[in-house]
Amino acid sequence: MNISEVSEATGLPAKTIRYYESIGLLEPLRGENGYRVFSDRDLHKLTFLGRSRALGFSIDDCRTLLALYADEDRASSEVRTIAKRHLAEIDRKVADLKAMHDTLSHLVRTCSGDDRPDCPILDGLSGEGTV
Amino acid sequence: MNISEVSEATGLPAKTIRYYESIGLLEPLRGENGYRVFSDRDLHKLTFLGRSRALGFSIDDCRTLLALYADEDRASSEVRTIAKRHLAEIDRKVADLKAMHDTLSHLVRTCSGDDRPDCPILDGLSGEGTV
DNA sequence: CTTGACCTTACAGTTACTGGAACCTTTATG
DNA sequence: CATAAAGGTTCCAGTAACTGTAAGGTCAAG
Repeated sequence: MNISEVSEATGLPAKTIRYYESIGLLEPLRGENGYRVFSDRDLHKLTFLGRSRALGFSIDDCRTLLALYADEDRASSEVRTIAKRHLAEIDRKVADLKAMHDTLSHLVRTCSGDDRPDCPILDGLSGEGTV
Repeated sequence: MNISEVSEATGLPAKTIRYYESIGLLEPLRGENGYRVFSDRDLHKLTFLGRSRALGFSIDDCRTLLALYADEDRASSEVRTIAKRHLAEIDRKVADLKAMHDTLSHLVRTCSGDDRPDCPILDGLSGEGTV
């Protein structure tokens, strides 16, 4: 398989696949012409990476998870620890975004949004009143 | 006021304040010694920036909002449009994170997390089964 | 007079790609 | 067979919004 087929199969842009190789996440063979030749194992790795990234794991976490995936003697607790840490981070982000949402939607609701200049949103941002 | 006082007053790191100047968000005067001298207006701007950034507005949005803030003839609808667009983005992010959360917490729940190697989390990431 | 706190600039690094230029190889077409 | 399009390669630069660090100037206290 060459890169465009793998890109198709995994949904990852070719550019991203090259990038993943450049940072050592996989090491596809090369054909005589210099083209990358992807094995099933490479494909599998890229699928794994695509899913992990879609769940928001960092590249660094992905690297660790891939290593654990390859390690037949791993303890599932290691994986679970990483996943739980990431889950906590997701929860924190959701909480942050919800706080932003609440403040901002309140401001948006109180702003008339017409052609007049008075604007509770700007007032809120400038530090006046209760935000 | 010099930079550490402003940093204290706004909660923004001095480094960030310098960065904001470097990208043209404010232009504090300079004393004879070359030190930045911040006016009340600078302080106000930085407060505005701090709050806008805390609500997740991009620097580019902040630039526009600052300009609207300074414009006495603005229409509040302009501000409201930016805020609503940002609100939609926040909603989208929350939805993404919630989807990640649900998938991942399901995987974490089904993983025993002991010293054995079998791990539903890795199975899920590798593409097996229903995730 | 020196020490330490505070200020300055400038450059590099962060995350995870993405865009683009310049160039080579393979494949399809007239 | 010539050529052009499609797909491959590398390398460099840019993105967002800072943050870290080095090297050095300034100021107040003892």
